[in-house]
Amino acid sequence: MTGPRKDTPVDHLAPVRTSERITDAVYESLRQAIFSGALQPGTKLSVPGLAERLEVSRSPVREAVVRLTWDRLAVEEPRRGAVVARVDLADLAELYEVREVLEGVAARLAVRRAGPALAGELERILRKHEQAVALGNLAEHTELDMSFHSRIREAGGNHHVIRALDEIQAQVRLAMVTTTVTSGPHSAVADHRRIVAAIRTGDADAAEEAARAHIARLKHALRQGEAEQEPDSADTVRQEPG
Amino acid sequence: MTGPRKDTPVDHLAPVRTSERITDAVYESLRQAIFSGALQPGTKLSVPGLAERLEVSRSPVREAVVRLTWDRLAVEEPRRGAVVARVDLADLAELYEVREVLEGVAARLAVRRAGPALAGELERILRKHEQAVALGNLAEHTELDMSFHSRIREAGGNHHVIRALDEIQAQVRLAMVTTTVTSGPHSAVADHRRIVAAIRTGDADAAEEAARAHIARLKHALRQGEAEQEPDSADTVRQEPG
DNA sequence: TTTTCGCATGTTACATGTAGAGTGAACCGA
DNA sequence: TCGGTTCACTCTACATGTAACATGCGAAAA
Repeated sequence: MTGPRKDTPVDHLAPVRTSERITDAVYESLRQAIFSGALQPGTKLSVPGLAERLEVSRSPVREAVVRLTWDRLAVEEPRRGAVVARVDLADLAELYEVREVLEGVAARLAVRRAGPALAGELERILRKHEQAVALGNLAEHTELDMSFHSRIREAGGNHHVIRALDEIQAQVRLAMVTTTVTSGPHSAVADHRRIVAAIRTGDADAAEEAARAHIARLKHALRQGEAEQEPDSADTVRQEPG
Repeated sequence: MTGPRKDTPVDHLAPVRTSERITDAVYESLRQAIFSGALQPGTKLSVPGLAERLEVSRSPVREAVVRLTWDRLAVEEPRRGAVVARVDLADLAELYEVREVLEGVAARLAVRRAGPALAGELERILRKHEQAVALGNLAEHTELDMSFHSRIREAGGNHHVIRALDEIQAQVRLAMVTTTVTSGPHSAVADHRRIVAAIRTGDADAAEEAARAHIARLKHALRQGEAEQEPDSADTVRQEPG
């Protein structure tokens, strides 16, 4: 997976440590800052300002900001600069329309390439996942939920599917800065279990269908404008004013 | 000029378009050069070289090259520069796996949003298309084929679907520089006709299925390593050595 | 008061300078 | 003949300079 170690608390927007290319480090830094909420949606991404804060020149910052706009984590107007993107419920609904079919094809390809052997690995993630949900650990739930889907698309091995879903996942993470969009950890785990079951039997059609149904359920929850409430969680759809 | 009245805005002055950036022009220029074959796959994209040839400084060229990298028309290795991407049959097969479901969802959304009204417009394209095919006009065939699909995804209105399919279309165009991949203009027209028929009835499921089947057929032709030959065309799958 | 103008400030987009990595051809020793 | 080294050259990645443009605010005008 990607991302820095999580055991050391990270001050996003601290001076950047040059790993390989400064551009890459700046890009990673800004990305994390956006996901963590340190850079809220709507925040202006001033190249000179960020360059000074990160103690690098404007060139790598400029390139990193441009890359963020490719990812749709920032939006840019010519000669007016870039701001951190805002992903609202309507955007998410649109996104999930695509995600539905992509997760479906990812599951199909995963069965074709990795076969039922993948089921064991997913089972391990799933067990940790349901444990986290049982303990009400929201952050861990999110993490393992993403890992589950990530593992499936990696197993499928199709570069374009992986790329598209990575991008969608980034959008969803960004949406979570201003909106809580889970339709209930318990339902997620149940859906995941069905996907694993289909993969275990080696039935590609069933796997595709289960994966699609999972996202379709989330999509419908979004469309109703509210998520399914569960007794042990306060999750709901909460959209903040723009 | 005296003070204009505020309730009647001056209407012969449209907002001036501010987007005359050199970067955009360079990007467009390189893109066309790649599609036309003037910049063959594998060609090194030297920033200083291109800057001199295009008579601009290196900055906008650098940014344009990075953009090409982002939409996979070029591939870049850190500190080694970028070269024009090469899309071979294996890449195309992978691509079509995604394209299949995306064209499907695009058709579904098009029916939902535009309804049967869209069918008339597609019919117009289709008629020109079959005329071009009848005359053996290959370039026109390609153009109208792309227009057909483009119109459907635009009608669907999902930004992410549009973007993903635009990117895929660019890859296909790039592949055509070294490979002829059409599985026969006549079959394409026939498939398109089925899609239009489904859209005309307003049956979203049928439209999705017809669009998926269309791409699935192309995918299978690719996988066999050869396209269906037609009497009036010399189209085949011809992969040049790398 | 309301609108307009002028100024100050900040930013983008592009141009250009440069250290050091990457590359290839000539050269060398075996 | 052939593997290795040198060296000249090119390019990338980053730093920095600057003109044109955007923007916010206070003063002047209506």
